[in-house]
Amino acid sequence: MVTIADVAERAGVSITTVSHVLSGKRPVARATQERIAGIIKELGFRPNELARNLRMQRTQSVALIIPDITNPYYPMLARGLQDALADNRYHTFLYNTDNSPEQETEVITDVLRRQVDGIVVASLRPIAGNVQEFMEEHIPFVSIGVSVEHPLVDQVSTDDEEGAAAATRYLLQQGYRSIGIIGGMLGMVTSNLRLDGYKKALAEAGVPFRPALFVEGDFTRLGGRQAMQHLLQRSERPTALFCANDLMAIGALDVAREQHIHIPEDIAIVGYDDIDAASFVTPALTTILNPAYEMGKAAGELLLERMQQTYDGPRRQIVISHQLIRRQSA
Amino acid sequence: MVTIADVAERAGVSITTVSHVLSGKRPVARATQERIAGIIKELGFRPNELARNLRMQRTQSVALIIPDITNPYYPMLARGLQDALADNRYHTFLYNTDNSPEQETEVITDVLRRQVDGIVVASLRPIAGNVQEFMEEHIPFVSIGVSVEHPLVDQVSTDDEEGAAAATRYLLQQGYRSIGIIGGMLGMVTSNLRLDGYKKALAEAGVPFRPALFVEGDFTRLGGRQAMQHLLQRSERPTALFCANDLMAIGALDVAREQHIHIPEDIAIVGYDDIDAASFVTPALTTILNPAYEMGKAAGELLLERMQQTYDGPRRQIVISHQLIRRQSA
DNA sequence: CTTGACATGCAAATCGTTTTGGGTTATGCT
DNA sequence: AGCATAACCCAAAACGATTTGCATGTCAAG
Repeated sequence: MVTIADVAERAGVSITTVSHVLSGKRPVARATQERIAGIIKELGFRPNELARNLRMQRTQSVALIIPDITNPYYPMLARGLQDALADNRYHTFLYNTDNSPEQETEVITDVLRRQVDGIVVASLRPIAGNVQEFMEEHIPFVSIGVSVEHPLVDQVSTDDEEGAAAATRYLLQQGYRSIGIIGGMLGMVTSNLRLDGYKKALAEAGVPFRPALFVEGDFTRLGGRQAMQHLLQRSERPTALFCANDLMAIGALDVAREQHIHIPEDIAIVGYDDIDAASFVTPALTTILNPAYEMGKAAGELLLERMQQTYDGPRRQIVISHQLIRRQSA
Repeated sequence: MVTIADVAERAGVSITTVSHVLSGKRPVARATQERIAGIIKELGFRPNELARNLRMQRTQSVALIIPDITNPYYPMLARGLQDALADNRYHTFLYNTDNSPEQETEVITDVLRRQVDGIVVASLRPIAGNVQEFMEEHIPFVSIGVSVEHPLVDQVSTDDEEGAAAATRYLLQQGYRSIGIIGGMLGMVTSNLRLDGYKKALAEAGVPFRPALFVEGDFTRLGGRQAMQHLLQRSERPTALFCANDLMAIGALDVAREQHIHIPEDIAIVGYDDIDAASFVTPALTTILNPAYEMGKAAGELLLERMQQTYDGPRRQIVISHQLIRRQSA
């Protein structure tokens, strides 16, 4: 490996001088500059960032910690974050936790050892581990989706409750009164919020909530199938259906197709998330856009401000709005 | 920040001793061990990996360089790679190049400065920049999809030509003789291979290749739509169609639906890649599975062997097989 | 009592940078 | 000429770990 010392020696100057032509922090004679630049090229000198980072006490890198990059929601989020950071030459470590609290804490302590400049974690449940302990390092930290009880942890989330309410209101406006819901696992933050929104919209319209129209799903396509089958076996069949995510809505669509139930004529369906598949499916799914890219980007911006010390006040909470995407299924 | 020196001082021993209890490289008295362990916990000491990496001349990190994590093919690849590496505690940097050669070389030099232990790049076209120069560092490097002319660069790819041939043969076996093709951008490695495979299968069956049945697409859904429209306007309408990727096949499906052309009765369609959407669409798409996860995993394994010096021979080339996924569209 | 082996711990060099407090010249001004 | 100022460069101290050669103490065997 060719080091700055090699360059200095070859140029007959001190290490300091080479460093200065590299950083421009102090003036260096024009001639020296050019000579050194030439030698750097000739030797193929590549500054060792490790040494640099150690000395400068920053790494220009952040950690993105998510459940699973394979879940179609996260690539967009990742891209949003990276786009926000790339301009400022931050590099990104990617970690999958598979939604396991143990992995989550392990990863977090790992990245702290690595001295990343910032951390963003997207989690489905309250963040594991002793956040207080992590935060004693005062490291910029933003949480996506779930809230963290710490005065310095910024947060970005969507208005899931409002989104679910909007979906439900949309169905109500079309005159439906018997509106079923396939929810997510009870206890998960997102599931609860979306269920709450549904109930809220119902209440606004003076339509009573009917437990018989609720089925708990698990956010998978298969779970959606099963939930739909249960729902159809019950005595009262809804005329419209809100699914707490698109995958379950697609599962419901599968069942409908098999049982020759026409969508939206027999049952109108609206999903949540607006994953790619929502537009691929027939009938194309009416759904609520969950702005993953925007969230990632917002997270990146919050992080940047803290990393560059242009902000160091108390925690901020950014809420990115949902958006109703009208397609054929409702 | 609490350093190893703080721990040592508090314990009344030397830095060396603390380091030894941490690494176990030399024996330390049981009592001392426990005392130090206690102090480490008490102080919340987290070894600084930066310093460690600098000293040890390795970072336990690799760079994954891809065109765009948002493209549904890459998350799987990323996950495969990470799963292969995670067991050995390697961390992953993620980079998107947006398929730009400039970005690609910039990223590569960046990660070399960062002293990553290994690099894997998936590119759509021959890797940009002077690979020879990168490689003078002898850094483990694996290329996914495209070949790199360097004796030390390992490579993993799919048998795209065979896959395309298999798709075409499948249609031929079903008796189709007028088989169209919507290809990718000419010049891209993948496009060429898939076109070649199509031609090859045709030739085997003694069916002449007809330029009138070929349209160039661009691997997008919209491109697929347009290509399909062109194809349908031509004098000879094919009875079957091979699309060089699923997105274009889905675009073709869109057009068919609009024009009330029944799939597969009027035209049988087979795609390529088996992205998630292929199973969402109606009729579900018959396609060739492009084993992204397996490729990432294989890449990870090749890299590992080189990083851990369990292999240091000449370049290896691993080819992961395609697989025909029969669904409704053909 | 000597000797060797082992257990235990330390000091100092090292990894490759950045940064700071000078030291020399050359230059401009009075 | 005298003197401040600027331009240019250097030596050495960080940053926080690992590693190596050596010193000391203890104990059992001869």
